[in-house]
Amino acid sequence: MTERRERVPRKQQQRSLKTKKKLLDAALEAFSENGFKGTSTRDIAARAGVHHPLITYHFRNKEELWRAAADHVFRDFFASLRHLQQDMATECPKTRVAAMIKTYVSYAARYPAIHKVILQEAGQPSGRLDWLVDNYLKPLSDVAIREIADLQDKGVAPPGDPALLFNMIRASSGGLIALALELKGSSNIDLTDPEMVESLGDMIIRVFLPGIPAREAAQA
Amino acid sequence: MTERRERVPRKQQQRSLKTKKKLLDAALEAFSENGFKGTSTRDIAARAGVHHPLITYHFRNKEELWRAAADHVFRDFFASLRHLQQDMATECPKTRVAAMIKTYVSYAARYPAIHKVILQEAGQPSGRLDWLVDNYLKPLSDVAIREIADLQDKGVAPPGDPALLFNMIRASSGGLIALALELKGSSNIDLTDPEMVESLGDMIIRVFLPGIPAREAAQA
DNA sequence: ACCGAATTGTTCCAACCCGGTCGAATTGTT
DNA sequence: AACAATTCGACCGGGTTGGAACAATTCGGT
Repeated sequence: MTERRERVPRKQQQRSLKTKKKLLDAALEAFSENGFKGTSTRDIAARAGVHHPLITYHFRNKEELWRAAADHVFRDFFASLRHLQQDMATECPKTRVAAMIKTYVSYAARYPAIHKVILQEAGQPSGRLDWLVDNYLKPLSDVAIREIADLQDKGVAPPGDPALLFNMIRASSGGLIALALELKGSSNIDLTDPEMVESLGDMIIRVFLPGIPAREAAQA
Repeated sequence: MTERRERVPRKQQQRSLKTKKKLLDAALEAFSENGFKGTSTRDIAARAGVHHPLITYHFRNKEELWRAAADHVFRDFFASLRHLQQDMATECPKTRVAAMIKTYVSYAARYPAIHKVILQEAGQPSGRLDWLVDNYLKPLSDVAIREIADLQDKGVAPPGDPALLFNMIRASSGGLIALALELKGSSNIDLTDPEMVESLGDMIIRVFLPGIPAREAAQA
């Protein structure tokens, strides 16, 4: 009987999962700062406080580590979005989209890498960029554009190409946060201050969703 | 007499100036794609179609090349801005700011590096970022914020921190263009198409300067 | 308590690329 | 022709790269 149990894997995950997580976080940070090419596995290991051959052990190589790290943030963020969608299912479209924007802004403030990594890869064509687009960015864009077009019909969002509008919102949130260090010096904006992040979110909603939903407006 | 002429320099600048320009352009492109650390002088020389020791000859080293390249674009862009200011001196504020935005959008479309370089340096503190801020970004921010605050008083721009508004405009223009490669795949937006760039500029003005100047409004 | 797999630590490598130097050749100006 | 400005080609010492190999340790299952 016991000889049939060859397949059962060990557990032994406490330590392992921890270092894996540390590596993922460190990798994301490093890749977002210096790009894929500009980041060394040794740098990542150092940030994680771990010996660098562990990268080869837990992930096969640098490329797979990148993919795992990217997958980590995006999967997590998408999960937040889905939960929000459920909670907001009954709300009016403007409120729902506004909540999504707020979610993204605060998420990007905590993990600036979610935007920076895209920026790094958008610098030049790469399989990694294609992967990001196919797995996360295109799907997100598709639903967001529908949502925004709807808000335009209702007179909440300004007219024009909804795809452009969506990406302007992205750039105003993530793109601004990616410039945090510069904004501190050039415009005295401190995006490490939660209040400032809050008011950035408010401003984005005020600017991009200035109207009042048609139905509510009609009722008034 | 002739022995006093030790100081007279030769001419010989045609070729030299050309390779210098080629190096500056190539350097800017490379630095904006891979960051300072991630860019090698050999890569720059290759892009310029030039042998890499010429970098040491024309500029002292990599760092000085970066500074010269950055100075090149920003000085040029600031010159465009100044000329625009002169031409638009008599126009109403909204028209003037709208023209400035259009100028920036089309400039960033032609030289995406003007935004990308900032993004790269904003990744982590560096003397280069400080240099950018002190020499160009802070001065620009100062005048732009005044201009925008004025438009807010006139009811043209939405209320809120003018500094935030200014940088949202920057991010919506330069930041979007920095994502060009991604936008093509995720949202089918082709920012190499001049028409698309044009409509991006229009959209930015429509979104960020939606009001009608108080004076003209009163006359109507 | 102990076995053995899972994980981590140590060491090393061969290759490559780095920024920069140097002297010889070439070019263009005078 | 003379001579300086520029370009070329070869080269350097050094540092870093991603990855492999193997020993040491940890720890879950029994």
